[in-house]
Formats: sequence, structure tokens, C-alpha cells
Amino acid sequence: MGSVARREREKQATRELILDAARDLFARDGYEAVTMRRIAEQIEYSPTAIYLHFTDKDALVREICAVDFLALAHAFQPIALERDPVVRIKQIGRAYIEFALAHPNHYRLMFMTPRLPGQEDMNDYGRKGDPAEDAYAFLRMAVVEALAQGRFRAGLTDPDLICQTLWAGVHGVAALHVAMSSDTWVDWRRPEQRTDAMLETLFSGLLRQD
Amino acid sequence: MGSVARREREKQATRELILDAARDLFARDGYEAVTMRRIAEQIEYSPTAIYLHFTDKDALVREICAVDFLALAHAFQPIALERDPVVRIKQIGRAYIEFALAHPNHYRLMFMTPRLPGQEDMNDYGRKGDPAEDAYAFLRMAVVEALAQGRFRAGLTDPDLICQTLWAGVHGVAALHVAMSSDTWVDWRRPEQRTDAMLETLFSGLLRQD
DNA sequence: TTTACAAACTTAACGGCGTTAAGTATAGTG
DNA sequence: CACTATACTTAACGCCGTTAAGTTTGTAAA
Repeated sequence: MGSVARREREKQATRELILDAARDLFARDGYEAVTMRRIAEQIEYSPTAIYLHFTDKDALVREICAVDFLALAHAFQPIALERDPVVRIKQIGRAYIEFALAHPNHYRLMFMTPRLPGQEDMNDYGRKGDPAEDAYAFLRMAVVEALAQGRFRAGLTDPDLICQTLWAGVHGVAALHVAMSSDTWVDWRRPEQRTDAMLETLFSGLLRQD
Repeated sequence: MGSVARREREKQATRELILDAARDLFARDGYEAVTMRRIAEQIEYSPTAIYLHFTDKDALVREICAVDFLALAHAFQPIALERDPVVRIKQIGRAYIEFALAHPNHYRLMFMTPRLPGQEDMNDYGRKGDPAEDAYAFLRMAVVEALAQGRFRAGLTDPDLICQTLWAGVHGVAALHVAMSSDTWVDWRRPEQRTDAMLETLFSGLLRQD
């Protein structure tokens, strides 16, 4: 009787097995290194078995990303308690870059790979649960609040433009690190130093000076 | 007698044929869309013929990029005439983003794709001729000059850190556009507007205020 | 207790990819 | 005229994502 429930549980278990094996490959070596055959070998199933649990490779990897991005959302949780919106923005920026440095392959897939036109159909987490979207919304709220407090320089009134400038700034640090840090023709400063320099520059560039 | 020279010329001609066909594919649809078989079909050669002119696909595409990046170096030429190093920096930033927007696939390959470890062997253009490297050196010279003129804020003394902050800023605008501009959950401002906002932010953040 | 069935999985294959080994045609040289 | 270097082609290898067609197996209905 309860057997259907058990079978369902078993199916979810192998689904998790696939996800875990794929996550290992992905986190260590990136999207290209994740192959259906390699995942299958690791969990001792045939490659086609994976298709019983995921529609295709892209869906599988994106689900991994979506799950792991909850770590970013989690990092935002304590930040939400901070009262000063400007401090909050700074903490968001720092947490954002830290996430990118800790999960470069996740970051690359989510923010450095062009979206193919026409895949706005979202995964199981649904449109409004997308952590990346949430992060933008979270930043935007802080910006709107700081704007209301008159914290930005005169002339800066568009919250989206401010958000996009902030985002571009921290994304630049993160993305340059992910893609270019092993280039030897630049005498790279340490990532934390670059993060600090960027945040200070953005803030003294955007904020009304005391 | 002069036949060896003619043969050499003919070989260079088919080499150019390959480069042009590959460039079309690459510029329109990006790295993945460039396949040896597709190039071959277009120029009516067999796929293996390409290997007589290029060691592998990566070498071929990187040569395309290196060549087209000369356009960026070219855009820097008039900028070099500008006397004020701060103005020069601003013009470099603007030209840089304009290049990225005009050649998104080139930009993606050169600056948004992680370098595989151990390919520091450079192409025919040689180590010092790499336009990307030249661009950084060009920026750095302007920064050093501005630094000598005391144009940066107190506390900003490291030319490389300043360069990397500037680079990250403009890279952020460019990279976010290339990878994320078709995402609909952000109310994107126009790229030129984002460029202006970023440059103004960076400059008022970095420069000593008059 | 047997039969039917649906779910989970496998085997074999397709078409694509980058790349290579082996063969061929040809033009210039001794 | 024979020889050889060069520019090419054909055929194949081993990968990839994905699918069509079977096979097992545990449960439920007869």
C-alpha cells in the first residue's frame, strides 16, 4: 500500500545520487567536465538512466547551481538585519564577491555565460525563487532605502542605474578573478584587496560625502 | 625559381580563406558555433585541410581574436595624443566598453573564458604584441602619470591596484552586458548610460576632488 | 496464483564533435 | 623521366548529448 511512497522515496534518492555526483564534477572542473557518461560511471548507472530524472544536461547543472545559490541567499540573511542601508549594500557586495570566489564554476555558469534566447522557462524553484533574482531585489531594496535617506550624491536618483553600477563593480572584480587570475602579464593584487578597493571606490563615488 | 614564393603566397591565401570563414561564424554565433566541419564546408575543403594551416581549433579562433583586437589597439591610437592622463584614462575606459559591445564574442573569449593552466605559449603575435596586454600597459602608463601629478585621492598610491579597480569597473559593465543583457528580471538601463554611470562613479571615487 | 502493467533501468545506436593516420594527386627539381 | 616535397582527401577513432527499443521487477488486479 505505502509502497508507492517508498518507490517515490527511492527515486528521489537516486536523483540525489546523480545530483551529488554531478555537483562534484561541476564544482571541481566546471561545466564542460560534467558529462553524462562520467556521472553515470561514478554512480554505476547507465548514462541514459540520468534522463529518467532530468530532462537534459543543462537542466541538471542548472538545478545544481540553483541549489547551491541558496548559500548566497543564506549569506544575505544576517545582512537583512542591518539597519543602515548603506552598510547593508556594502555587506551585500562583499558577500557577493566572496561567493563568486568560493564557487567560481557556479558563478561562471550563472553570470558569465550568455543566456540562450528563449529559456525563460524556469526550473522547479520557479520564477520568483531564483536566488540571483532575489539578490538583485535585495540589493535594490537597500538602494531605494538609502535613496530615501538622501545618502547618494546629487544627481543620482535612479535606483536601477545605481544597482547596476554597484553590480557591475562587484561583478567586475569577481568575473575578472574567475577568468583572468591566472594570467601572468598582470601583477594582480590579492582578491580581498581588489574587493576593498572596488567597494571603497564605488561608495566614495556614489555616496554624498559627509 | 620564384615558384616557391608563389606557392607560399597560395598557401597564405587559403589560410586567409579559412580565417575569414571562421571569423564569420565566430563573430555571428560564438566559439561553440565554429566547427571545423562547418568552416570546411563553407570554403569547400575537407575538415582536415584546416590542420595544415592551424594546429587546432583553439589556435585558429585565438588568432582571429588577436587580429580583431588590433581594432582595439587602433582605437587607442588617437587617445595616446591626449595630454591629460585622467582624460586619457576615461577615453580608454569608454573605448574598451565600446569594443566589447561591438564584438561580444571576441570579448567573451578573451576576457570571460578561464585560461586553461599552461598555455602561456603565445601565438605568432608574440608575448609583447598581445593587444590585451598592451591595453593594460597603456592604461597603466596613464595611471602612473596621473599618480605623479597627484590626481588620485590620498591613500591611493598603488598603480596596479588602481588599474585593476578601473579595469574591473569597465569589465563589469561590459561582461554583464555580454552575458546578462537578455535577462528580463532586471530593468536594464541602456549600455551607454551604464557606461557613463560607471565612469563617473569610478572617477569621483578615485580622483582627488577639486 | 496467475496475469497484466507500469516504472526503473539497460543496450545499442544516431549524429555531431575535434583530431589523426594513411593515402593520393600534382607541381617543381635533379 | 624519375624523385620528392607539398597540399590535399578519405576513413576512422574516441569522445559527446540524446533517443528508440528492449528488459527486468515489484505491485496490483483477476
